[in-house]
Amino acid sequence: MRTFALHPDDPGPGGVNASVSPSQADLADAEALLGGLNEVQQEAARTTEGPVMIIAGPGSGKTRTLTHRIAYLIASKKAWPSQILALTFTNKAAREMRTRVTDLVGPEAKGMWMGTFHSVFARVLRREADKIGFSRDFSIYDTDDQERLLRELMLRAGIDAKKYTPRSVRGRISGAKNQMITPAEYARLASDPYEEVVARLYGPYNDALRKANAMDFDDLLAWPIRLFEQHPDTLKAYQQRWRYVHIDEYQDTNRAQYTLAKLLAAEHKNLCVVGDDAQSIYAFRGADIQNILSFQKDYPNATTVRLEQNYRSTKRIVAFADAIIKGNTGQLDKNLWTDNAEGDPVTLMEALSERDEAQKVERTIRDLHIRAGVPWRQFAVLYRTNAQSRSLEEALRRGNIPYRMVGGTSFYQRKEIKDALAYLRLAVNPSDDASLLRVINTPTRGIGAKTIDGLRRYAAEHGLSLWQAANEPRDAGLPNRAAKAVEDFTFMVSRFASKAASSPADELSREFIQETGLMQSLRDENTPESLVRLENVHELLNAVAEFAQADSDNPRTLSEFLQEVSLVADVDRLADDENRVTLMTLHASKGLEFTVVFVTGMEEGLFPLAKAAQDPTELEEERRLFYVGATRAEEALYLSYARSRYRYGESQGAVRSRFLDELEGTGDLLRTESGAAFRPRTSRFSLPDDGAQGGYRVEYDADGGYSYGSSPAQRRAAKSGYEQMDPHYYRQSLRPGAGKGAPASGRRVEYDDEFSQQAPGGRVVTGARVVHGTFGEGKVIAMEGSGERTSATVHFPRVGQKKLKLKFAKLRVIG
DNA sequence: CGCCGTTTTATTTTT
DNA sequence: TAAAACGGCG
Repeated sequence: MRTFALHPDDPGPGGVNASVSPSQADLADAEALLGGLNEVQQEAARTTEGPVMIIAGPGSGKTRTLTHRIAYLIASKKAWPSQILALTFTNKAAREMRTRVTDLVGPEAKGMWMGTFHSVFARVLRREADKIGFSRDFSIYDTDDQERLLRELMLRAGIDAKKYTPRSVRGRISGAKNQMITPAEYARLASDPYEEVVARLYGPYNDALRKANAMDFDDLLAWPIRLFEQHPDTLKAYQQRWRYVHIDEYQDTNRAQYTLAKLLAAEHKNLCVVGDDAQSIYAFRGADIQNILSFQKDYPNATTVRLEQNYRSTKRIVAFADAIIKGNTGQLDKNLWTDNAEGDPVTLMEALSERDEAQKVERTIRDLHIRAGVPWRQFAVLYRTNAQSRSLEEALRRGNIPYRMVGGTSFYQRKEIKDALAYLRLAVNPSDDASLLRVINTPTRGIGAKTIDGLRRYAAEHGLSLWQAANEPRDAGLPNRAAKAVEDFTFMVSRFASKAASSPADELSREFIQETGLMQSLRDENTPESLVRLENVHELLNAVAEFAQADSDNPRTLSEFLQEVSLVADVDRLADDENRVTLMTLHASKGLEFTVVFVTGMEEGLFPLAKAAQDPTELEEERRLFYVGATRAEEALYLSYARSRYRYGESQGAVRSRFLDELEGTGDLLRTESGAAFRPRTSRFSLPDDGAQGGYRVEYDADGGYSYGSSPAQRRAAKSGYEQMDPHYYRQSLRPGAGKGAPASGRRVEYDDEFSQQAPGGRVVTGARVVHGTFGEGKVIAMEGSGERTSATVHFPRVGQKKLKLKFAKLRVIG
């Protein structure tokens, strides 16, 4: 009978440092656990000394391998469960891994630390909060809260929030934090007016967070690093505790995560990372693909194992995915193969409109469900942007097909839920300014903009938090009526704040939310929507109760609940027991698999997004996203695009994605609905018959621009496609008379007046080629504003992108 | 201060 | 299109 640690924090005799030594019998036991793995996977699981990198293609059983490796460690007594740390990409993945390991080695394995970087280090910070001057009840700020706080700071600093939006400032600060750039460094590096403004806000923003006893997502990684730097003894303790560190989806780690991994593994050097560079899709969030590419440089004695056998998909799907990723350069060497059946070709569906596309998806799902008996839960419909979900939802609802949606306006993103959560956070942490601002007048209680302004001024003058200012409304010089309203508010919050630590979480929440009038105001509104919202608030309160009572011996606090829900991703909430079709973004689909997968919206400007198409690096990331989507499918993969799609409430023509036309050698891999073999490039873009066969490769020109095609022949071919196609083509309305009642004479329809402007030589519209006096020739990549304020973003091969006001810039249109 | 009608503006992806 | 921001009035 094996014995393992009974308590997460006490791994058996001797405490955290307890050494464990395998006996022959233990090793034999452990070995037996590897039976279900193939040889390469076994090798990966068995290599437990030193750094290990597992390069794992999609569907190669990497989670399975990691699970067995951890079970192996425990069974062989190389480590106590609590000496194992596993960092996954989603909490769901962690949950599943924990369950599987527990299945393998028994319930004693519970003490493993598993979760996302963010949730694991939030837990660490909770324990060590006092060391860095926080209280353990710190709030966790999402993007909304961050922007609210920034807006506040910009107001105080007199910065124009129109020109420098809190959203983009937030993005820049987040980027800086991910790169571990301090406010001082940032200020030093700032090289343009925009960065100067960000530099002015970055420091105060951090100070404000600290004053509010709050952390943003990036802080959850940045603070542990600072903690470890300032307290080497603390670092040492964690280094010794975690004898084995595992990181899944390593290709999606950022600089801070990389640093944390390095710090933690410094003692035992048992760092095992798993990932696939071809599936790196989070660069926009600071993920650095370099982390996995240079793992061997960072850890010269690392063992590298490649899992190249795919267990998930048919031969055709694997080959198709391979054809996708071939469009990229510089992937790690991998040779994916599978023993699975040949399978059916991938099907490409063309639709007239997004509605039509959704209908085709719906019909196909129904058909496969009825004729092939595929259960609803085995279907996934993927898309690039959340906005696309609407038409799909409508079609499924019309067809009475049960579905669930991941992301979008998920439960914890809804206004009423965020409001309720803000109240609860305020009870736990009254200095939380962002939460206070959110709810001080929700529902309305006579505290308007002017009153808040007064509090803000008073707080700034005396260096107080808004909460502190709100506690002295009369000193703040508020008129009687307003002061009374503020007093009522602070009195109510204080009453619950004083009980927050002692009362049971569910009871406190219920009473508090009741008291705030939030529910009453929804009830009074009495519209179908408001009643749904009311129901949502009830559901939240139930969730609190469920959380608090999950462990009856050890009821969890409201503060823990709040921190946990801030870190729940949408996929985490994906319940597997529901038999429904899944709708989600391509990003959210990572790590999942379905029998039948639809990748919708395969259109230029959408997938790849217009902005990404301008930049080779971003374009490659989009391509990897396509790769991720395609490799979710086990047996059938459908791609679809619509020839027109609503954008800004107007129907716009669309061209199918270059990702389709660049595919090579897909003869028997890709078919149209009718069963005909797919022919890259339609007649509209038909090529001169010069034998150019290749797909479009994005390449840098000597002048820093880029173009499609590598040989002159290919270049010419490509030009006849995207480069030289009618730049206005995709602006046409396919519905004659749509928009402004423009006459539909032939193919060329009037262009959208709002975004274009007359100039010598023609109209300036997106896609047009123009000449500028100083910058030379360039291409319009975006238009914005109207009338006098119309401006064009133009890409000049020599000088890069410039945003020009048409009123001033003299542009001549040449094509 | 708060309501309501009108105008403007925005669409990546997310822990 | 739809959500947010704006502006005028009671």
